[in-house]
Amino acid sequence: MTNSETKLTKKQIAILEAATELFAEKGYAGTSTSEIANKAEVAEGTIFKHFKSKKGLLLSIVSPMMVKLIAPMVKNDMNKVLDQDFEHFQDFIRAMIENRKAFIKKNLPLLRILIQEIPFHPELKEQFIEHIGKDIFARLRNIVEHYQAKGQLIQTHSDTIIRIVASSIFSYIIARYVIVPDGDWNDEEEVERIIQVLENGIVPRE
Amino acid sequence: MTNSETKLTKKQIAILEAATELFAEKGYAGTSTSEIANKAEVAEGTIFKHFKSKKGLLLSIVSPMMVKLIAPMVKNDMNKVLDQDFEHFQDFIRAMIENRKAFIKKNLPLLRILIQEIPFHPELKEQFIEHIGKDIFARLRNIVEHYQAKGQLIQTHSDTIIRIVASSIFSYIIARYVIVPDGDWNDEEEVERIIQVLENGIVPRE
Amino acid sequence: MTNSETKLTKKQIAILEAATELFAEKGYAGTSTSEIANKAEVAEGTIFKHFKSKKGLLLSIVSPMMVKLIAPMVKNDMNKVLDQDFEHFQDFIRAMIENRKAFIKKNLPLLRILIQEIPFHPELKEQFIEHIGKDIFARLRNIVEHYQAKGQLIQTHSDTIIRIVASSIFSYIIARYVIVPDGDWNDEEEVERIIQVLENGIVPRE
Amino acid sequence: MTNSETKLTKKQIAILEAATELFAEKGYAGTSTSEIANKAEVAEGTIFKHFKSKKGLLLSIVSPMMVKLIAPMVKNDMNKVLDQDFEHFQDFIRAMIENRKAFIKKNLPLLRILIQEIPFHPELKEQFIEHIGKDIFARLRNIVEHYQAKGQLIQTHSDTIIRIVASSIFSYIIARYVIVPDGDWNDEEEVERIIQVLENGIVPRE
DNA sequence: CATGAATGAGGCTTCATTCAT
DNA sequence: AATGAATGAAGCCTCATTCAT
Repeated sequence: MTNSETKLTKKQIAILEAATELFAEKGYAGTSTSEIANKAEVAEGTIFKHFKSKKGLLLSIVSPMMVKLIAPMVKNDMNKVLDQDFEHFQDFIRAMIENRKAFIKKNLPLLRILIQEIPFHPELKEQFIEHIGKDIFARLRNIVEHYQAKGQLIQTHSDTIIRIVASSIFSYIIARYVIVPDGDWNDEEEVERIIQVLENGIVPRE
Repeated sequence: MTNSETKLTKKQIAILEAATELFAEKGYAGTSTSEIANKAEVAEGTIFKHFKSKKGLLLSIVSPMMVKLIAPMVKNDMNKVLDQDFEHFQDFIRAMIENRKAFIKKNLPLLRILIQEIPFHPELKEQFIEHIGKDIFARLRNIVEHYQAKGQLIQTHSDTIIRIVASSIFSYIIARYVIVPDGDWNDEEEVERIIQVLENGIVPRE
Repeated sequence: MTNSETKLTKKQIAILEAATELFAEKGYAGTSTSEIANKAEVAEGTIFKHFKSKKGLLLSIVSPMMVKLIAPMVKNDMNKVLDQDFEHFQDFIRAMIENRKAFIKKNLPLLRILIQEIPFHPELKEQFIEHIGKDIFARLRNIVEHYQAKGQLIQTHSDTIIRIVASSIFSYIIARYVIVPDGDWNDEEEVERIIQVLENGIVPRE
Repeated sequence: MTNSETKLTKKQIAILEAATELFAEKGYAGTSTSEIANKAEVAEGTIFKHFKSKKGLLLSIVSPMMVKLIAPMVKNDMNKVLDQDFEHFQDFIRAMIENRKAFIKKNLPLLRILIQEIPFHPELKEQFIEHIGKDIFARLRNIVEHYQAKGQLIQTHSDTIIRIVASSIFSYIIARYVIVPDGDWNDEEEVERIIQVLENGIVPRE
């Protein structure tokens, strides 16, 4: 039940938090280790004692978050779907958005780092493809095919449905939190509308 | 008489092209001016003769592209819509995606720079909001309301429809070109599917 | 408990000394930070760890010297004058020149920097006016008026006397150390002659 | 009767004037050739067509001024002294200050450059010593000895008298125009006072 | 564990100077 | 004679990283 953070000392946590905030705000390349040390109230050398290099620090931030991002999906969703906890596909989507929301709000800076830095770091890209691209995708494919078999989704290549649904959600998240974070969003309604459109779009008409 | 690029010398073009490629590949902060000079086969000093600073170079790359990105929309679309060149809303969307495709393919690196760097540069953010956020949004609102009046779009707040459609398209572009550029995409079909879903989602059922 | 320099590390002192010598020899603008690093046998980066910028280095050299230049005057002279340690004005002048001589000889390069760079650096000008122009001038005015009251100085506007005396001394210093430093000066006699002329000039004839 | 400036083209004059102003304001090392070109409204290359290098430009500014500075002394003073135009030494000094005043006011920037840059340029130093240090000094020595022979100056080493007088005048000029140019000077009175003190100081009491 | 002084490579930018036009 | 684009060396400064304490 203990998780990997248990081993972290106070200073390590301070460093990780400072780095997360700064990387999110100014980008990885735009942030200096001395800024991080400053904000974490730690000596410059301390950073390198715990994280071999600046890149190592980035990975220490991003890698665990990728795991966390997909953890609930891996553990719960699949079972709930098979156990018929979600009778309709839209129930599944709604649940997925809802239970990720708190996480996303809390981990916004982490998400921004992930999105911004993936293109520039092969290691990250690899991890991302490995975890999200393959693992998650396989699970989602099972789920989609499950609902298709039940006649609740139109018969198209499952990948396409996944992409459309995922991208609709993802675009909302990016727009909401990265592109126009200062707009006056009514999140509940927006989510409802997205789901409505998706439902109209991918649920067969009887 | 042709266009504004006519005034650029060979070296200036070489610098802009090299910078565009490198910024797209390694990010603005991750690219050094000496790398740019190298790739452009130009002395480093030459860069600063033509562009006040590294930031100035970035703006010289990104600003014109924002204008170009929206130019066709400003000039043509509205008239075509009013002239009934597009009888149905989906015709309008399809046309919009189609005629931007060539541009997007050609200006992929530029788009990546735009997307990646906007969060870190207030000037860019401002320009973006000014051009895309205000100008374009107003036009799109007119178009949506035009089709709503014709009974071709469901009656929701027009902003929401715009956001859903735009984000679906935008998410496709991001996924296609930024997140998974190396996937094996069948662009025509993907676009068709997006349009299909959008049509199902936002066109009222008779 | 000794003095403020106690806090300086060896490298900081080496940097300050190298910079002082070079600034005096080639001027502030004519000296590069890499030259300073070289002469101080220190990495160039080390300079900027200790002094925010090249300008900061200049100020770290010049500011304390301004204080030191006037310190003895502030502490001792006034009391000695009032205590009648100097019965005649010329005694006062002689003492003032004498007790500054060691300091001047030792801090010649510093003085040269001060004189050469003041016109180009508003901060220096300000400090100079603040310390020398206001503080010292007020004290000198008191002293002059003190001797005028005793009938030992001609009755002219005290500012004028100060200026004439100070400029005679100052001109000697400039001539001696800046304009013709390589001439064969007999300092004792020169000082005696200056004092003689001043005495003849500003002491009333009985 | 034509002087060396006759050969100068408009552009050359513009360059010299711009350079003079800028060198005086920011120092030689602190002024860039492009700034000069800018201010002179001339292409950068043009400067180097006319003045081989930046240093050449400096010399073209300073050398002629040294000649001009001493010209009147060379031509007139000596004769006037011998012709008894100035019966007393103080008449000579007064005339010297007076007839240099217009020149100094007009050529203030040039003087500042001369004073500031001499220490950093061996060529200038050499010229200065050659012209002022030797030529002028020899003349002045003659003059002083002339008045000493007439019993109008105290019997001290003539060099000393020259230095004291010159430095008193020089210090006034420096103070007036370099150190405290913004003070509210009453030039006539100040000059009168200087002369008075000098007279008291170096004219024997009968 | 933690520090922070020290490093030297490298970043952005400016400079004096050249040369084809 | 005049231009100004082009250069590359050099300038100031920041960076990630190391190491003695």
